[in-house]
Amino acid sequence: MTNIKKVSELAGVSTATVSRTLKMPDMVTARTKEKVMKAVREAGYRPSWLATSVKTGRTNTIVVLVPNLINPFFMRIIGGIEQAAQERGFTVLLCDTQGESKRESDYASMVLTNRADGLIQLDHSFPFNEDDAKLAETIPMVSVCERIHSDKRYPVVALDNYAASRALAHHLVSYGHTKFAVIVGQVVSQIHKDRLSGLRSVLAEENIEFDEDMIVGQSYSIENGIEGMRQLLEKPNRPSAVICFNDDIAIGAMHEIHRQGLRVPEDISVVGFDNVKVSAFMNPPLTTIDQPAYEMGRRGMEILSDVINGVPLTRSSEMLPFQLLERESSGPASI
Amino acid sequence: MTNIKKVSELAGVSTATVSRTLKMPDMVTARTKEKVMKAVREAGYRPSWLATSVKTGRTNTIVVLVPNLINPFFMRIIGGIEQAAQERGFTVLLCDTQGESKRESDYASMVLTNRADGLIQLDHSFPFNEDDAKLAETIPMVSVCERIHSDKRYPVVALDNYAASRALAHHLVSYGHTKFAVIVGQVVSQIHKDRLSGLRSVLAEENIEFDEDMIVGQSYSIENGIEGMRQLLEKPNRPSAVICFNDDIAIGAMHEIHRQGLRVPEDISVVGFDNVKVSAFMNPPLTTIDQPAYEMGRRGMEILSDVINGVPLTRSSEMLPFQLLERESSGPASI
DNA sequence: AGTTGTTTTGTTATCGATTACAGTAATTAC
DNA sequence: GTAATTACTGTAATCGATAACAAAACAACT
Repeated sequence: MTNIKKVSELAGVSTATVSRTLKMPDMVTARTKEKVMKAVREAGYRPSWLATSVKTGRTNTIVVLVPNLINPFFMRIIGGIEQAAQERGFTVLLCDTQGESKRESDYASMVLTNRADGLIQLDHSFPFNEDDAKLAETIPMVSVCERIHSDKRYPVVALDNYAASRALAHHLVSYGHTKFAVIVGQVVSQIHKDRLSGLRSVLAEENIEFDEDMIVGQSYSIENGIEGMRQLLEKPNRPSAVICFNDDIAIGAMHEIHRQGLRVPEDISVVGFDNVKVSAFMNPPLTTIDQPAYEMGRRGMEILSDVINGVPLTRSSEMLPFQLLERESSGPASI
Repeated sequence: MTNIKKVSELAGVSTATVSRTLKMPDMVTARTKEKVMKAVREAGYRPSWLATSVKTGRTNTIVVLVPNLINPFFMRIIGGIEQAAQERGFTVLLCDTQGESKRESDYASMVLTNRADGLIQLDHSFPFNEDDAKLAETIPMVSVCERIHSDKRYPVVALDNYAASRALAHHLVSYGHTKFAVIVGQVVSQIHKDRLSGLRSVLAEENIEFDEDMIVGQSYSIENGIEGMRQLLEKPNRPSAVICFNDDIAIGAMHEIHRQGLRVPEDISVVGFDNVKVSAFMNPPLTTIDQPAYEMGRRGMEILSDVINGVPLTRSSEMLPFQLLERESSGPASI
């Protein structure tokens, strides 16, 4: 290993001078700078990040807890996080939690073991219990994408799911739909509640009855979309419009509709959430809610950086705007 | 900060004893163990990963260079890497290179700055120049998914792209296709060469002429698939079968075919590579080559772990088996 | 009891940097 | 030319752990 001592001997100076040459070049004379840089080059020296971090107490690393690396929606958020992180000199440590709480608390504790300076979580599960809650108070932490149960207080960047859900509902109502169904994702979450109540509020305003039996599903996957659609099509009164709580579910739902020989949107309209890339290129292209994923990630990282640096927060929660993308998977009600 | 010294005072023992209690519990008496653990709990102490790593010289971290986080195929590989990493006590640091060589060498140098113990790259670009090449010799490194130009020698886990391409070609030939086209991805890569020569070898054996003009495209994206297909459909002699060098390209190609009022596979057969999840749920489902992505990641990590631990390698290159998935985007030639 | 051997614990050097403080050289002021 | 600053460099403490070595405690034996 080429360490700072070797370089200092090679250059004929003290280790302090080597460190200063590299970290505060203005403090050394041109002559010593030259000597040191030559020795650095010759030895192929690079300062140990570990040692530097131990001494300075900063890792310039943040941890991001991702429920699922394969979901392109999360990856777009992460794109925004990485961009902002890079601008601020942070490295991003991506942690796939697979939704397992053990993994989550394992990764979260990286902040406590001086492995990272802060934490961004993309789902909402940590902290889980009293112990974790106490930890969470001391950790710089930001939640992106999911609002947290009221009593915790760390910053949140999220979408107005209630309003987005209302927008989708209005869109479908304007096409004359009255027989609605919903295929949901993870049930125990604020997102779930907000979207359902958004839908309910519109239907109530429009005096459209909503059959609670028409809520199916349990996870954000294509398979869940298929299975959910299968259940819906077994019911006596077929829905004319299906709201899927993300695009993967919608893709699965459309696949099952086609498999059973029905057409989208002529027989059934399908809409989703997230606007993942591929949704625009489905057959037919999917009507969906575009979430400003990149921007959410960006803001989340900006806020976290402030928290880490002790900058006081102006507000603890930010709602970003969404956009309804009307494509061809939704159309006039047939019945 | 609660450090080991505070805990040692609280427990009335030396720091060495605290360290031993946590790392080699068999070396201390039940009584001191109890005392120490009580103090640890009271202080909420966790050993600093940084300090431990400085001292031991091991970070138990590996870096993975990913060209594109949004590509689900890479994410499947990473799933395999993470699984194997976890089993061996490694943490995975995912680095999105965006195909930029500066980012790549930045991230690669993390190994040199004691930030990680080894490196897995999913594309093939590092090392780029003489300097990097010298570095690369000293870094534990494995390449997954892309074979490297002959002269570098670090281990590789890859797919037999030549054979896979031949399998696709045979499949299409057996359907009576004679007018072939190809939409390629990144051009300067071994994958590119292997797949093209696989196709050419089959066509030569079958005495089918191949028009070099029918090779279009330049990147692994949906947009490239659309644009490539547009170009192909402008040509006087429309192809009856299009081989896309990944599923994203194929998705774009199918989209463009539909947009122009043609049908898949009745008018044009489309096949892809990778078997990303969504390809099975397209309309029609996509015929593609299933790469054992998860398994490739797994093996790559296993090999890297061996390299890091100084276990001698048995062989430097592994080819994993692929599988041709015949779905509905390919069918009999119409003309 | 005294000697020897085995556990267990404490002392202290170390990992590879950074930085407060001290010391020396260079510059300016009178 | 000497004193007072200023600018640079070196010495040594430090960050938070681990581990080689030394010391102490305990058990087993003659």
